[in-house]
Amino acid sequence: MGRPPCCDKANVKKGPWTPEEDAKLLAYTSTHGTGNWTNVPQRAGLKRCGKSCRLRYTNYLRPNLKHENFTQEEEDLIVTLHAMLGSRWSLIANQLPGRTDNDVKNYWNTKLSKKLRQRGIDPITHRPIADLMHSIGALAIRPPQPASSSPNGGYLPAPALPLVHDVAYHAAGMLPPKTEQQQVVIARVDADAPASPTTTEHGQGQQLKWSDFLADDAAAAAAAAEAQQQQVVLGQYHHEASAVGAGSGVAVYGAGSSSSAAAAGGDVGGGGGGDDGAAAFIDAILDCDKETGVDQLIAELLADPAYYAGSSSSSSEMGWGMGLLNAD
DNA sequence: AAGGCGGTCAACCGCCGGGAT
DNA sequence: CATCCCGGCGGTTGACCGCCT
Repeated sequence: MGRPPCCDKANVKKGPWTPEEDAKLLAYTSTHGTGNWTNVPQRAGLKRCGKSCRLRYTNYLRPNLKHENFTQEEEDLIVTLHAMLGSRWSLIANQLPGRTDNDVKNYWNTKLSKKLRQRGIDPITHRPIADLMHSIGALAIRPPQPASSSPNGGYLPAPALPLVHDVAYHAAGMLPPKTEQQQVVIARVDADAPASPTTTEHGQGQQLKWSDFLADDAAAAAAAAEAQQQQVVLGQYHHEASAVGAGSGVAVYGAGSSSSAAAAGGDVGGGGGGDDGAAAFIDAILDCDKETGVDQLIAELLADPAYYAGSSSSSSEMGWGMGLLNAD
C-alpha cells in the first residue's frame, strides 16, 4: 500500500518561486516559526506543497545562509568529509555553517568531482585513478577460483567494505597502530571499495556484511579478528563519547538509553563473531551516527592531521586528497 | 545572429525513519 | 503492534544562462 500524496497535486503550483511567494512564506515563518509544513501553504496563502515550502525555506529563505562562493577551506572540508561519509550531504553540510545539503551536493556534482578527476583522483573512492585501473586490470586477468579453495595469499573477491568504515574507526580512535598484517588486510579489503555502503549492485539501503566479501583464508580470519577487536574498542568509544558530548554541546548518549552501546559492546562479550559480529559492528557505526556521535567523530577526525593530511608517501594509503585542490 | 552545447542550480520526486495514534 | 503522518534525505530533473561555432 503506497502512501497517499502529501498534497493535492492538481491544486499545487510547481516550478520557480516568485518574490511574492517568498514574501508570503517569509512572513509566515517569521511570525509562526517553522514546523508542521503540511499546514504552512494553507495558512500562508500559498498554492504549494508543504514539502516545497520547507525546501524553499531551508535552501533559500532561511536566515544565516551563505550565498557567496565556496571558500578554499570549505572545498577542502567537503572533500575530506566526502571521503569519510560518502554522499551524506546533510551531514557534510552540518559542518559548513550557512551551507545547505543542496548547496554542497550541487557544488560537489558540478565542481569538486570534476576537479578531483582532473587531478587523477576518483571522486567516488577518493583513490588515485591509476590505482583503480591497476586493480581493475588485476581483476580482469585472474581466473575464477572456488572460494573454498582459496589459498593463502590468493585472490580476495572484490571486497565492498566501504572506505567510510575505515575512516570511522580512525575517527573514533578505534584503530590501534596497524600491524603489518592488518595493513595488508585493510589495503586488500578497501582496494576497490565504493565510497558508500548503499551503492548500485547491492541495492539501496541494504546492509553490507563483511563476511560477504571475505574469503575463508588467513586474510579473512585476520579481518574477522580485527573486526571483533574493533567492536571492543567501539564500545569503549561509546562510553567515552557520553562524557565528551556533555561538554561540547553535542547530543549526549543518555545513561541507559544507549541502544547503540548495547549493540556495539553488548554483543562483544557474547563473542558473536562472523556475520553477526560484523553486521552488529556496522549497525553500531550507524547507531553512533544516528545519535549524532558522528559530529564528534568528524571533529576528532578533522583534528587529527595524521589521518587525511597524509603522513604516508605511498599512493596506496590515505593522504592524497588534501591539498590537491590547493594546487590551482 | 542563431543554434548547439555544456554548466549551474533551484526544485521535484520518491523513499525512509521515527514519532504519534 | 500496526498504521498513519510528517520531516528529512539523496538522487534526479529541467530551466536558465553563457560560451562557442
